[in-house]
Amino acid sequence: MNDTPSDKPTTIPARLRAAREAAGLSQGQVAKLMNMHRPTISEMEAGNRRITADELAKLADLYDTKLSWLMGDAPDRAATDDPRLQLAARELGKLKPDDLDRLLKLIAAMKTDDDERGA
Amino acid sequence: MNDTPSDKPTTIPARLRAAREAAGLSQGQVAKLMNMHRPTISEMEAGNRRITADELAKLADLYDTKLSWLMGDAPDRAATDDPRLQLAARELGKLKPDDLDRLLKLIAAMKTDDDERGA
DNA sequence: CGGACTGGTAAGCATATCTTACCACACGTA
DNA sequence: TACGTGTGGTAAGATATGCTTACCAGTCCG
Repeated sequence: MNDTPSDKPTTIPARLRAAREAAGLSQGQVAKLMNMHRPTISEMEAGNRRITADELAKLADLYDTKLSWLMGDAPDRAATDDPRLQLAARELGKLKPDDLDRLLKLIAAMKTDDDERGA
Repeated sequence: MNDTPSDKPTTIPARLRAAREAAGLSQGQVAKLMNMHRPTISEMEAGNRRITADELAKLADLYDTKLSWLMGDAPDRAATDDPRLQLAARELGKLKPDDLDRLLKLIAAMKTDDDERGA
């Protein structure tokens, strides 16, 4: 789909644009879904317009993106550096509790294995 | 329908107030820390003023609260709520790339299994 | 070429926000 | 009691912001 490794937006507007494009939506589409006008979306992504909390919540839901990622900080909860980790964290939430438990044990086993080899 | 101490506030303004009080801060204190005026804080909590994304991020940091909670979290994709998921995400970052890839496939397999059984 | 899509931007108007000020209430103390 | 201090709520004018409409340029495809 989209493997452009060099890009990593830091500001909220930049992330909004990245998330929208990742969702495969045009500004016009988003505008209709949000009951807004196209220029509004454009200026939001250009950083010329403030984004309210409600708007960001809607957009995050629309783009299927985590709020904390759009806001730019969640450094203590999860390692968001690796896109695969983001995916993994999201997928983990959809698993059944039993599966999650099994997975956690598996992870622990893998880590032990790594340590024994000397990391 | 007032907010009794045991009830959780539902709207963003109500959560802002709850978070502020939980942090033991007065509106005046917050205003100074945010470089704003007291009435501004008051109207934010009263719901008479919109809260921008940046403001909410600052407030969340100030109140030591999760952004997702302030915004009325979406449990579907807010994987950060479950402590086990936080742990998992953190542990995932310590794995070797190969192990991570294998794990992702495993997760996908588990998800498929769940879907087949009917969610 | 003509048409439909994409996104960016300007101008004027409507609205929201800022700023200052004053208000009432509660608490602790001389 | 009366006072001072802290809390938070609210009003009014000035200002800043966002909204709405419109037009612009570039791209892609029939």
